[in-house]
Amino acid sequence: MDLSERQLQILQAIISDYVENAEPVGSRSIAKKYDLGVSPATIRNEMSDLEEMGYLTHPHTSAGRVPSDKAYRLYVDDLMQKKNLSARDKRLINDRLAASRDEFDATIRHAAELLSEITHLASFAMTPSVNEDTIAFIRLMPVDARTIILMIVGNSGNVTNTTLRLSVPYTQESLEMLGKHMTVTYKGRTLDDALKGEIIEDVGTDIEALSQLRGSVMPSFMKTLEDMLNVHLYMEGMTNIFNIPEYSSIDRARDFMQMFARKDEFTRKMLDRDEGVVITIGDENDSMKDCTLITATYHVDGKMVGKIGVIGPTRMKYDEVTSIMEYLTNNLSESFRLTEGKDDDKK
Amino acid sequence: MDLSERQLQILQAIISDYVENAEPVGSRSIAKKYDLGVSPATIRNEMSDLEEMGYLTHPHTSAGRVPSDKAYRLYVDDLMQKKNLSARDKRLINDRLAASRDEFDATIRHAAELLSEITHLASFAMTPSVNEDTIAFIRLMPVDARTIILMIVGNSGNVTNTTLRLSVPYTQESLEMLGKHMTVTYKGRTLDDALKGEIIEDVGTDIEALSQLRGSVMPSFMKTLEDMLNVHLYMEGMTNIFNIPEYSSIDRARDFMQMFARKDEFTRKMLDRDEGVVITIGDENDSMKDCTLITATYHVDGKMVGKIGVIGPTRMKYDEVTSIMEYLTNNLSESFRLTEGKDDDKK
DNA sequence: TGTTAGCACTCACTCTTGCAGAGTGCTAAT
DNA sequence: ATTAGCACTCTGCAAGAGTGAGTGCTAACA
Repeated sequence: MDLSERQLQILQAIISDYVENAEPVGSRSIAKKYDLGVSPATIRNEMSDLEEMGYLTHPHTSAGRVPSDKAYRLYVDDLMQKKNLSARDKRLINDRLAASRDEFDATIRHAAELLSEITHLASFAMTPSVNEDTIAFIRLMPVDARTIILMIVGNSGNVTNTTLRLSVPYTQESLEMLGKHMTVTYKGRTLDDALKGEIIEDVGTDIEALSQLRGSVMPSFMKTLEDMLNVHLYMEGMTNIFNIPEYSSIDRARDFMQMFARKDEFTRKMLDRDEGVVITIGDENDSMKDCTLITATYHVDGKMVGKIGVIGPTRMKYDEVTSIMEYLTNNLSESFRLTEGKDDDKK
Repeated sequence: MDLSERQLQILQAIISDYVENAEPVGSRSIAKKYDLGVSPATIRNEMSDLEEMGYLTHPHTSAGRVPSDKAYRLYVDDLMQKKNLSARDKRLINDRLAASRDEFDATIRHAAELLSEITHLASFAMTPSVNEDTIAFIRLMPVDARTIILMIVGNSGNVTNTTLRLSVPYTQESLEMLGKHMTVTYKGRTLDDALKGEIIEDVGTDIEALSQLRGSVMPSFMKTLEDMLNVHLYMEGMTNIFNIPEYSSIDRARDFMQMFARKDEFTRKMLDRDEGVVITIGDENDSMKDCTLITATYHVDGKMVGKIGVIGPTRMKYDEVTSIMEYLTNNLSESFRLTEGKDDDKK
């Protein structure tokens, strides 16, 4: 049931042509453009067989053939050859990422931008989830009579703060004491653990004022932990899909945009995907059944894993897109390896 | 050249009908639905006059009439009557805003959400620009051997921090010294002033190490100031426009979405608008000539001004939308007056 | 003098028909 | 096994006819 050499050639030709022109491709044009040494009639016969095997479909009787999801899958797994990035694209990526090297989130955002600029598809990039990050210290600082700042610093350099307004008065000393006590309590625990674990009731002191202060601070503490744990999602080039024939119907476009508007749901789905370059084509996706989704992972500090991705029609230039994504993730991992432990604030 | 009472009635009827059904309205249907006590023929004569005066247009000879931008302007200025919000909407607004009262940015985001949920239009909300905010203090804190946190606190409680990686070693004392020195230098200056003003070269000490440290910190300081000055823009319900007949063409929809994708440009334009409820209809806008844009302002702490807005087709329910926006901005101003000086971190 | 009824006219929209073009599927010849 | 040839199918486009909604004008009316 394997495909013959010639069938593979024809299939590849059809995919190339269709990816290029977005129109069903007929036997005659294949015979003309790709020098296979056979006549259109022969190609027709092969195409008929390929269709029977599920690699091609037929919008209607007298239209040309269109590759099926199965065909793209075969192409991606066996036929596709790595493409080399143009020097121009490489330089673009290097320059842009270098420009924001010392601001973590900005770098990630730029990665998403680059991805959509170069591929002309919709793209996104996510910061790593820091569930595994551990708490380094917690500090409370006075701002004015009733306002203080709560700051949580993770060992990866991840910092988040919240301003909170207290209903009880405080003293500089009590703030320091509580901060130190919280640090002692939570130091070394993962954010996840700190958030989900039982709340330590023991303030380590009997001083009533401190206990009250603690009561005011804890809810914000938890909320801030939650905030630190949130993955940041940057999306770019969503409007690119309007230029793709597949999405020229308003309904399609709407569905597409709405999927992205639900950021939380989208983030969750993306986090579930495996590491490395993962391609899911058409029906292989549980939603967006007419899209291809490609994700790739980068590493921060060797362990934390972030993701970038592109979304487009199944009809896309798989070879180019995957090459770009590999280059980009390598570049990202590289910069985050050197500046290990680096992470800017959560703006 | 003033309009007669009857002409106003007819104009109002046409607007109501068109806003409701999005289809050109004819003389007969007006005569039937609105009890004006005159025949279609009379209405036709009046419509003809109204058209001559520029209040109505005519897609083609045998279509009904459509209100012009000028008609909406008249309606908004003179004819429109305040609508009372439904108890349901009021409750929705109160509840949702109350839920996030202690997180400034979250409240603003919720305001945008509410606006799009209730009006079914595209909406946005911006945090106030804090150009006028003054620096309260600056602090530098150690994280690890090469990493420190720079924190700038404004007098409005606005806090931003950045983690930065130093190329030179530091000591705890030098950090404290520099922090204090910077605080002395910048305290009381507005963010804008601090950012644009000349950089104070004098470190107030001759110690070489401190001067070097300062050299590493200043660029991040500037960048962080810039970040604090940035207005945060939250957009919601962009996909709502897909449900509006005016935007059922893919080109229109694309233009619309692209305008929002350019956030910086959009923000700048919105900042230029006056305070209070401002309505610009169709051609009155310099871009989006077929949209109506309504903005309204809320106040934080009495002085800082933030904006919310909706964007939709010129054919919208002006009375309802403005009522909702007034209610919402009053509510926002109210909560930010009570919790004056409150502002969460810049997550 | 303002209002109305009546009627011709216009235009968008829809449905049908016809036609050209692209492509297939089958058959018979090579 | 491959190919040429031909009938067949289906889409897309354009032209033409019919329909319906709505206007504009005129003449009659109160």
